[in-house]
Amino acid sequence: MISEKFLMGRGRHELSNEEKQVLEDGIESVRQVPARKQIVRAGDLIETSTLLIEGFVCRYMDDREGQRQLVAVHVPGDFVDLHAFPMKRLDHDIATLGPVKIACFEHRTLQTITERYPHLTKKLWFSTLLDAAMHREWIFRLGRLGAEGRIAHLFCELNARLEMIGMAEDGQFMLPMTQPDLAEATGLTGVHVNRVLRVLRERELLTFKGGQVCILDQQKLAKLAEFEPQYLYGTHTDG
Amino acid sequence: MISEKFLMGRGRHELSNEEKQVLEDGIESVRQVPARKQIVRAGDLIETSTLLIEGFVCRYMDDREGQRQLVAVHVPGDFVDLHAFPMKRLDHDIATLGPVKIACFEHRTLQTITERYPHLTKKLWFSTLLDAAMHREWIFRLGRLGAEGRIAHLFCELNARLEMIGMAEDGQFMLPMTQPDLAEATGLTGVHVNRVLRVLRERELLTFKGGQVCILDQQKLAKLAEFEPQYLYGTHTDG
DNA sequence: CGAAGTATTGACCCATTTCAAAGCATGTGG
DNA sequence: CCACATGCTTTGAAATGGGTCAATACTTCG
Repeated sequence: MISEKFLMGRGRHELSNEEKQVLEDGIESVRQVPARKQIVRAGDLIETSTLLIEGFVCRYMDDREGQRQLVAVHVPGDFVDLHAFPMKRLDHDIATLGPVKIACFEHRTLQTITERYPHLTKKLWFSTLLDAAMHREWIFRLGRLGAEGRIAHLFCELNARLEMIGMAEDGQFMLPMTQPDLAEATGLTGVHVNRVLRVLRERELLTFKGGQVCILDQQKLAKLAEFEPQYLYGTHTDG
Repeated sequence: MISEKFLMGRGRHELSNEEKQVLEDGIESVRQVPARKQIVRAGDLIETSTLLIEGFVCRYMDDREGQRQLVAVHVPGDFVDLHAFPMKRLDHDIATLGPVKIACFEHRTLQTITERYPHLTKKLWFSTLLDAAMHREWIFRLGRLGAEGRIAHLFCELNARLEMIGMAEDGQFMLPMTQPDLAEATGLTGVHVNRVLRVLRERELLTFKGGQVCILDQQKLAKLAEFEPQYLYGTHTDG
C-alpha cells in the first residue's frame, strides 16, 4: 500500500486505516522518474501534487546567474509539493536527485478530501508545516553556522530523517548528492565543500564518498552542527 | 472588525463576509503587548494562536552562544503562529519588535472551524504556506546573496508586504528594528550592517534612520536584491 | 580507450568578522 | 536642569573564512 508511507515515522502521526484507504484511492498515477530531471517548474499552474515513494528530490531557486540554492531535500514519505494545492503555483523548481518513484494526486481529489475528512486534512496541513519547520532550520544553518557547521547540520538532519523511515542505520546511509549539490544546499562553493569534507574526515566525524555517508561520531557531529532534532517531530495532536 | 485584517491584501484571497464573521466570533481576547517582549517560547505547549492586528513581531532561534537568527518578521494581518495549531508546539521563539495589538484564538475554536468550514480552513492553511514561501526566500537570501543584496532584499520584501496593507507608500515606511536586529535577520554582524547601510545611502538607494525607511530607487534596489515579489502573492484558487 | 562528470589541491584575493574606541540619543533620578 | 547610564550608531585597523581561478587526478561508462 503506497499511501502507507505518508507521514511514516514523523512524530506519531501515522494515518488511521480509513485515512490510508482514502489516500490510496486518491492516487491518480504512479510514475518512475530518472535522476536529475526537473519535475515542476516555478510559476507553472499545476493540478497535481506529488507524494515521494522512493528516492530523493530537491526543491531549489535560481539566482540571476543561474546558480541554484536548494531550499529542501525530500525523502520517501514526503508529500513534496502538497503546498501547491492551496497555492496553485510554485515559487520554485523541483527536480529529482537520484531516480525516484512518485505517486500523483489530482487537486480535485484533494479538494474532496478537505471537504469530507477534516481530520485527514489536518494531517495534510501538518505535513506542509513540517516542511516549514525544516525551512526555518535551514535559515538558521545559513545564518548562524560556519562552513563546517552547515555541512554537519545538513548531514545530521538527513541522518535523523532517514533513520525515522528505516533508511539510515548507525549513521550510515546512501545519498545521491554530489559535492556541488551539497554546496547548493549550504550556500558554499563546491571547492570549499570539498575542503570541509576533508577536515571532517580527518577529525573522524564523517566520511562521504560516492553517495555513501558514514557518520562516525554522531554526538560530536551534532555538537558541531548545533543540531537539535525536535523540529523534525512535530507534536501534532488531534484536538 | 478585527478579523478583516486577516489575509488583507494577500493575493486576492480576502475572506467572504461569512468567513470574517466566523473568525470574528472566534476571537477569545485582544491584547496589547509592549515592545521587545517575548510572547511565545520554543517548546511550550500552546493552546492559542495569535493574529497580529497592529505592530511588528519576529520569530527567531538562538544559537549556542545565545545569538539570534530571525526566521520571520510579521506585519499586521499575519496569523503569526497559526502553525502551532496543527503542531501544538513551536520550534522557535516569538517576540514583539515595537508595541503590538494581537487577537488570540483558542485552538479548540480553530478545531471547530476546521470541522465546519473547509473553505475557510483552506485559507488558514494557505496563510501558513505563505509564511513557508517567505522562509524559502530567506533561505535564498542567506545562501546566494552578499551583504548588500541581503539587506536590500529584506527591505524590498518588507516594502512590498507593507504596501499591500497600506502601511508603505512610495517606498517609505516605519520599521521598529535596529541595526543589530537587521543583522540578526540577515546573518551579518551589526557593524557590517552599518557599513552596508552607509554604502546604500551613498549610492542613493535607501536610507534607514531611527526606524524610518526610505527606498529612494525601488528599481535599482530590487535589482541589487534579485528581488522577485511573486512569492508574496500566493495564487490560491478555490478548487 | 576516450569522454564527461566528479573530486582534490594550491595560491591568491576579498568580503565580512572581530576587536576597540568614540560619538549620539534618550531617559531617569537627584 | 544636570549627571549619568544605557543602548544605538559610526569608524578604524587587523585578522580570517571562504571564494576564485587554475590545474590535476580519479571514476564511471559507453
